[in-house]
Amino acid sequence: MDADKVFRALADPTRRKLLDRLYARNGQSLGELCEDLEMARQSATQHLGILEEANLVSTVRRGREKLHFINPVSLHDVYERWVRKFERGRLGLLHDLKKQLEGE
Amino acid sequence: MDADKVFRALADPTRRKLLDRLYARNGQSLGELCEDLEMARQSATQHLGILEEANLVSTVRRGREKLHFINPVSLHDVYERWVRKFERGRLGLLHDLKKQLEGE
DNA sequence: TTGACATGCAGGTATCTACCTGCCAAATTT
DNA sequence: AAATTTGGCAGGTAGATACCTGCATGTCAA
Repeated sequence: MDADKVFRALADPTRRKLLDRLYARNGQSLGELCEDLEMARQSATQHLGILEEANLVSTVRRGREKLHFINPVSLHDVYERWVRKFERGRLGLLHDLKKQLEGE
Repeated sequence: MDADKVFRALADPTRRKLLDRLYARNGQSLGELCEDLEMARQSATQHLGILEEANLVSTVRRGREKLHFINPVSLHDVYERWVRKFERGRLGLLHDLKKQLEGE
């Protein structure tokens, strides 16, 4: 897994919106995904390319269409490596912060 | 919570490194955090500013030093809004993908 | 086979980002 | 008080990023 690609891919609101829309209905074509994005098709293509590069989305061609599917593997890896770690230490970290804000 | 700020903050490898270093030892000063970052102090200041803007780091001044603490609240919010959602649907999403790769 | 439809490719531009250098202010130490 | 340490502020630059337009290719349907 390339954590950098995944984080960078998630850093853009349009791409997060695309993931949300795919979550709502998986397997949409490029045209469908573009519909209410308020940007040119080319821009959406670029965004989807970045999501694909990060392995957050996988595609399948069907005739002249390209169908997009969420690939949850990368996201799960990020969770394992990043979120769980901080989640485990969460209460301790909050304690450090609170203690310091109170003036030691 | 401003999801956009949080994701953008996490998108840079230097900033993720800073979070890791703070996780290893919470409450470090700017100087300490700079030590083996191989970049000018000013650059690190900027990165820490972005982490602070995103509420991923909180700071306390002590004399001429500025101490940095991980603030796990934003990260937890991102987890709730983004990771858990996809985590819940994970097996279903994988199924969609697999089915399609096999040709329906 | 011809026209309509879905997507790909090339390139161009304005803004954002991650660095830098140089100088300044405040707190501590001697 | 003078020197040192710690951090802040201003501004400048190269490259990345997020858009765009225009044209080409492949697929389906009439």
